[in-house]
Amino acid sequence: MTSIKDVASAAGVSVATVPRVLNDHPAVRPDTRSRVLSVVAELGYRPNGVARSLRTDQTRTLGLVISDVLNPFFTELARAVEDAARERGYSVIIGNADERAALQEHHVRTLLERRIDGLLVSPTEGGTAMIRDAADAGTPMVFVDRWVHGIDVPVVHADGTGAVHDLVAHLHALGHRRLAIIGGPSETTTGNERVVAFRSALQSYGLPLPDEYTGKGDFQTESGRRATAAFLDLPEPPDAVFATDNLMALGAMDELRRRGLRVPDDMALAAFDDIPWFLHTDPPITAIAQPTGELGHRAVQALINLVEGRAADSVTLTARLVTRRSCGESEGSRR
Amino acid sequence: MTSIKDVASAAGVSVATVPRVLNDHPAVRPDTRSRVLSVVAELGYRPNGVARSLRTDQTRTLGLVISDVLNPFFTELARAVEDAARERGYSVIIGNADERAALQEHHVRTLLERRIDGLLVSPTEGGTAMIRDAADAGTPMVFVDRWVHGIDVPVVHADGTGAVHDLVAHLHALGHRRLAIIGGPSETTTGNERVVAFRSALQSYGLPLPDEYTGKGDFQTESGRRATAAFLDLPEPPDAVFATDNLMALGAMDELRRRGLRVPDDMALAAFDDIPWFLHTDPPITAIAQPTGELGHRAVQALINLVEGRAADSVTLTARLVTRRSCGESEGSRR
DNA sequence: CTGAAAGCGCTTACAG
DNA sequence: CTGAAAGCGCTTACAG
Repeated sequence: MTSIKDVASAAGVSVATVPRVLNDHPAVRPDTRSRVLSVVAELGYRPNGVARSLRTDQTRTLGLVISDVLNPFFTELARAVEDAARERGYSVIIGNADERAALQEHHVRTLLERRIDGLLVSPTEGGTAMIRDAADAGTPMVFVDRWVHGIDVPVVHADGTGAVHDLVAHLHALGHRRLAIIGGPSETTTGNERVVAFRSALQSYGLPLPDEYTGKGDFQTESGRRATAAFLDLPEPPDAVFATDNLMALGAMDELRRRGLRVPDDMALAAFDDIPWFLHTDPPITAIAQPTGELGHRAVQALINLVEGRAADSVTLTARLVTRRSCGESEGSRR
Repeated sequence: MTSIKDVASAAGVSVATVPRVLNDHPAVRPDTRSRVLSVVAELGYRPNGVARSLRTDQTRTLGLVISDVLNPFFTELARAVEDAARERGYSVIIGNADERAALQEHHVRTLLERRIDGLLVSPTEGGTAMIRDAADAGTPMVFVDRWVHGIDVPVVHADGTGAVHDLVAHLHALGHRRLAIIGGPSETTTGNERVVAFRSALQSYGLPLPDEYTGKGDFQTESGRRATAAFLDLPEPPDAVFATDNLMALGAMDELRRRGLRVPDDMALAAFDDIPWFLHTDPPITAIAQPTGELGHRAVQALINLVEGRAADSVTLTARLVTRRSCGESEGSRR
């Protein structure tokens, strides 16, 4: 690979001059500058970012550890994060934890060894020790969507409490009384929060949330299928199911279809996280939409503030209900 | 950040000894080893990968430039690539070109400056100069899914010709005679290949493929919607549309729905790339499935061969038709 | 405006 | 079995 030395000698300048022209240092004579530039073009010189990072102690890179790339919510989030970071001159390296603690640790370790300038994490269940160490060691860090209690870093997330209440009101108005939920891992904040909101909403309608109606999922398709199967095997199955993410909703549909059951006639279905396909499923699915893009932007903003030595606050945005036909009647307002 | 020097002095050894124990060099006395190890743990020392990379001239990192993260096909591909790479001790950095030439160039440049050991690319339309330079300069490189003519690097892709013929046979058997296609950018190999296969299949049934039935898409949702709208505005609209990727199929459904039209009664629909949601759309969508996971694995294998100085061949896998109800009658065999 | 020189944190061939 | 030393490719404070 051609290095700064090759450029310097070919241009007849010292190695100190090359970065000066490349990094737009003001004090360079115009003809020196153009001489260097033409040699750079001719040799196809491309600065070595590794060497630069070692020297400057910054990589201009952010790490993003998400719980599951195959989940469209996280894909959209990752995309927003990358866009926002790039606008500010940062790259992002994505680690996919696949909802597995060990994989999360692996990615955090790798990212730390790579000396990323800051870390954005949507923590998965368990495997939190390394994150905690990094935070303690002062690594700039921001949680997005999910967080870990007791680690004091800014959290950027969307509060779904209101939307969950709206959903329960919607289901209740359509006559559903036996409402069930498929939650995420209980250690997960979003897993918890959504279940808590659902329970409290039910309470305000005088409805119970029995244990058998509280499915244990892990945010992946198969767990949604399993939880739905368990519901259907109950002596008295629920008449409505709320899947707390879109993959578990997919699993629920898989199981309903397998049994030849119909939504919403045999069972109403709603999901947390809205995705484009929900408009075209049979029937279109009522969902709670997060402001995913803004979540990504705000998280990057907070993290870069930290990286560049400024303060950063937590941000709470709001999720909203989008009603469609999967809970019954009334084609919903889509705003 | 604590460095090798801190560890060395705390353990009372030279800096040369620290990497020896960390990198499992055989010749280290057991008590030296354990002394170093305990200091490492105590100080929470984490080797600086940037420094190591500069010294060893390898980053153990692969770059992956894909055309669109929001396309589930590429997400699945990226996931398979990361899995395969991790198994072999490599990390991967993903760049999302978003089907934009300039963004592709940006990511390739960034990846090259970062000195990734090899590059996996699914090139988007245009913006190919930098890829060509990199290939000429000897950067280990493999194309996956799409490729660029005239750049001599291995290509790992799935051939869809047979499946497209099967699709046309399926449509023909169901009585469709006015078949249209929404293609990708014509400079794109997959964009071309799929249109060519479609045209040749039509020919074998004595069917024409008029220009008005050849929609110009860019593999993104909106272009699928636009092409479908153009078809429907024709004096004689097609009775079947083949979208050459899943996002354009989504766009087609958006437009059909907007006009209150039904699939397959008003128009049959099929897509290249199968995704889990196609099973639950209204109606379930007939699609051509690629062996996405294997594509990713084989591409990584080829690239690592190149990186490690071995030879690497191109690989051609086979896509297959999965019939569902979106082209009419006959709930299909799903194998 | 430009050069000489130190140093970022590692790895590794060479001695001993 | 272990240390001293060179060097990877940059950046930048210091001279001039």
